[in-house]
Amino acid sequence: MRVQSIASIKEAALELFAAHGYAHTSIAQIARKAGISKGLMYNYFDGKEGLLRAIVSDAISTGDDLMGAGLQGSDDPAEQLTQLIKVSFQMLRENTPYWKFVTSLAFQKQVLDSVQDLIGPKNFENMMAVTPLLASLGVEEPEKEALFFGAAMDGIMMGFLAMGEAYPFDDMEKYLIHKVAQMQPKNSEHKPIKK
Amino acid sequence: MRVQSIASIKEAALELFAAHGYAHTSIAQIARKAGISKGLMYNYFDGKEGLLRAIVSDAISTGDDLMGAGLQGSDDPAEQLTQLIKVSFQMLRENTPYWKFVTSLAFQKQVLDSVQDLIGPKNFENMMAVTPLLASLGVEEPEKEALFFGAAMDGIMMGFLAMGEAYPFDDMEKYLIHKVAQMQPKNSEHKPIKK
Amino acid sequence: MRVQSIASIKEAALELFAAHGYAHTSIAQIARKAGISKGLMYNYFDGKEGLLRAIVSDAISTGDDLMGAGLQGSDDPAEQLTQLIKVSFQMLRENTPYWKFVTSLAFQKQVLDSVQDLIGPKNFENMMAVTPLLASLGVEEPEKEALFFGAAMDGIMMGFLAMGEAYPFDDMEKYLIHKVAQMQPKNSEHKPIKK
Amino acid sequence: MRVQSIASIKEAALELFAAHGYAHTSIAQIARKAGISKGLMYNYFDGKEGLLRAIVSDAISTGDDLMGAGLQGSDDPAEQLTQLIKVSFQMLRENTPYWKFVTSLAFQKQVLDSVQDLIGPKNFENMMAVTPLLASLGVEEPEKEALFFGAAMDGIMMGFLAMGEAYPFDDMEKYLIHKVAQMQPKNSEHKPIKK
DNA sequence: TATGAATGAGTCTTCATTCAT
DNA sequence: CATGAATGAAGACTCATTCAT
Repeated sequence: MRVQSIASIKEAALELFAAHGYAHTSIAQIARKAGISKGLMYNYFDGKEGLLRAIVSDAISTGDDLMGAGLQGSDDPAEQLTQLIKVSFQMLRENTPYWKFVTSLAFQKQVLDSVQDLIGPKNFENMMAVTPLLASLGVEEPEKEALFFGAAMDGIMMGFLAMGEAYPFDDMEKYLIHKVAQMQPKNSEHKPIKK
Repeated sequence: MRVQSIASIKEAALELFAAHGYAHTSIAQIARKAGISKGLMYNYFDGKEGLLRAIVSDAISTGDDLMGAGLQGSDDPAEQLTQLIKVSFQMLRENTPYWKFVTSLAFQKQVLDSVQDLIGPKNFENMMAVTPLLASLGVEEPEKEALFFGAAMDGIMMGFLAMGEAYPFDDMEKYLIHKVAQMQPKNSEHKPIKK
Repeated sequence: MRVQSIASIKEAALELFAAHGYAHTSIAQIARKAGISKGLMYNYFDGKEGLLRAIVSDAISTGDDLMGAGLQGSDDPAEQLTQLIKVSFQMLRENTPYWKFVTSLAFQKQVLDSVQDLIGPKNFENMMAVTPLLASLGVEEPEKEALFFGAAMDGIMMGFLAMGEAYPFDDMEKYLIHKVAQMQPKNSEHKPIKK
Repeated sequence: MRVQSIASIKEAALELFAAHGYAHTSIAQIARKAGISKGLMYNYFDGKEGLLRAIVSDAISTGDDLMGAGLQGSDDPAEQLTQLIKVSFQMLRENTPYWKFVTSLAFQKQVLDSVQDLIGPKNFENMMAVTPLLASLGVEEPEKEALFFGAAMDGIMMGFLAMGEAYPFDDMEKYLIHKVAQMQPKNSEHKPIKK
C-alpha cells in the first residue's frame, strides 16, 4: 500500500513535470492525478523538491541500466558504440517529454542544487565509458573525440527535444552509426579489446 | 528618456533573468534594479512575458549580427566555418550566464510559447547557412553533416553551460577547428589556407 | 494613505494578538479587521514576524516615554519611585490584554528571537533607573533592592494578568507605595539627590 | 506496559514542550521520541490537549509535594519560610526549561482553558500557606505581605526564566532569605534560629 | 510619463486526528 | 494493544497586474 502510493505519486508527478515543467506543476495537481491527498505526499517525500530528487534519481538509474545493458551485448567496440547510440535514441523516442524535462533541469538555477548534483556527473561518466571504446578503434585523440561525440549526442537530443517531429531524428541516428562504422580500423587483425 | 527607460529595464531584466531564472525574478526586482517604478514597466512592455520576448528578440538579433559578420570575413569556406566557430565560442565565453539563460528557454514549457517561436527556427537557419560551406568542402552528405556539426556545437555549449569551468571549452574549440581543417578538399589548388 | 494603512494594520494586529495570542491569529484575520488585503501587509512588514516586531517596538517606546515622564515630574526620589509605580499600574490597568500579550512573549521560544532581543534589556534598564533612587533613600543594598522591587512589580503584574479582576491590584499598588514611603530616611536633612 | 507507555509519552512530551513550546511540538515528534505510534497516544490521552493537561497536572502535584515537604521540616515560621524559598529556588534551578514552560502557560490564551484552571489557583493557595507564617512573625498586614512576597518570588522566577544565567538568581535567593531573617519578632525568646 | 498602494488568486507546507488492519 | 497510512482544513507568503493620482 505504501509502495503503491509512492509509485503513483512519482508517476503522476513525472508526467506533470514533463508536461508543464516543475515550476508550473502544483502539489494539488500531482495529488489529484495520483488520487491521493496533498498531505500524503509529505509523508513520503521531502516536499516538492524531494519528490523531484526522487524522480530524477530513478531516471538516472534507469538510464544507467539501459546503457549498461547496451555495453554488455558485445565485445566489439564498434558494436558497443553502435548499441550505445541505438539505446540512447530509443530511450528518447520512447519517452520524449520525460527526457526533455530531465535535460531542462541542467539549465535551471531555480531548481534545487541537489538535483544538479545528480545530473552533473552523468556527462563525465558517459565520456569515461566511451573513451576506451574509441581508443581501441584507433581514434587519435579518444578523450576529445568522446567529448565531441557526447556533445553531438546531446545536441541531437536538444534539436529533437526543441523541434520535435520536424527534426530528422532517425536520419541522425543512422548518420551517427555510419560514422562509427567508418572508424573501423582497416587492419582489424588485432582482436578488439575486451573490457 | 523613453528610450533610456526601456533600455535600462531590458538590461536589468536580462541580468536578473540570467542570474535567477525567469520564474524566480519578480517585476519588483526588475523595477528596483532599473530604477523605475513597477507601473512604468507596463507602459513599455506587455507584462513580464512581453518583456522576456523583447529581450530574447534582441539576443537573437545580436547573435545573427555576429554570425553574419563571421561569414563575411572571407570567401574561403573553411575559413568561414572556422570563423563561425570562433565567433560562437567567443560569444559564449563573454556572456555565459546570458546564453545559459537563453538556451534554457528552449526547454521550458513554462515560458511563453511565443518565445519558443523566436528560438526554434534558429537551429534550422544555422544549418541552412553551414550546408553550402560543407558542400564546397566536398563533404558527402553536407546537410546531415551540417546538422551533425550544429548538434556538436549545441552539445558543447550545453556541456559548458551546465558544467561551467570544468568543461574543456577551449580544447573543444581547437578540436572543432582541427576537424574543419581536415575537411579540406584534396584538390586544394585554388585556395591555400591563409591563416 | 501609506501611514494610514500601516497604522490600521498594526492596530488590528495588536488587538488580535492580545486577544488570541500570536500563534492563533492569522494574517487573514488581521487583514480583515484592518480592512485591507492580505497582500498589503507584506508591502509594509517583513511577514507576520516583522509585524510583531514593529508592534513590540512601538510598545516599548510607549512604555519608555511614560516611564521617562514619570521620573521627570519631581526631584524627590521617593516621589519619583511613587510616580514610577503609579504610571506602571496605570499602564497595566488601561491596557491589560495588551501588556499580558507583551509579557507572554518573554516566555515563548516559538516567537522570534529578535522580539526577545527587544524585550530582554528592558528589565535591566528598569533596574538601572531605580537603583540610584533607592540609594539616595538610604537603602543598604540598592542594586539588589532594585531587582527585588522590580521582581515584585513583575510578579504583581503576572498575578493580575493571570488572575484578572480577582487579583487585589489596587491594594497592591497602595501597599507598594506604602513601602516606598517607609524607606524615607528619618534624618531627611540632606537634600534629595538631584539627578 | 500500559503504565510504561503512558509514562514515556508524558516524559517525551514534557521535554519537547519545554524545549520547543506547545504549539511547535507535533504529535509525530512526541510519538517518535516516546518510541510509540501516533495512534497509541490517542488510546491514552484525549488528544494533544489532554496530554498537556495530564502533564501540567503532574507538575503541580510535584510542586505541591515539594512545598509540603518544605513546610514540614520545622515548626518555626521563619525556618519554614526559608525552606519554602530554598525549595522553590532549587526546583527552578534543577529543571529550568520545564518551569519556564509551565509558567508560560499562564500567559497563553492559545493553550486550553482547562490548563489555566489548573494553574490559576496556585497563586492563591501559595498565599494562603504563607499568610499565617507571616502573621506569626508579627508582620502587620500578613495577607498583603504574603501577596507581595509571592509576587516577588514570581518576579524573580520570571527574570530568571526570561534572562537565564544573566540573572543573579543565587544572590536573589540569599537576599530573600535575608529579608525573612529581618522579619524575626523582637521577643524571639521561644525559638532561636537553628541554622 | 510616472508612481506605488492595493489586490487576490495561487502555492507550498504542516499537523491533529481518524480508522482499517 | 498497537500501527501508520491517509486525510483535509488551515495558514503564511508571493507576485503579476491594475488604477487613482
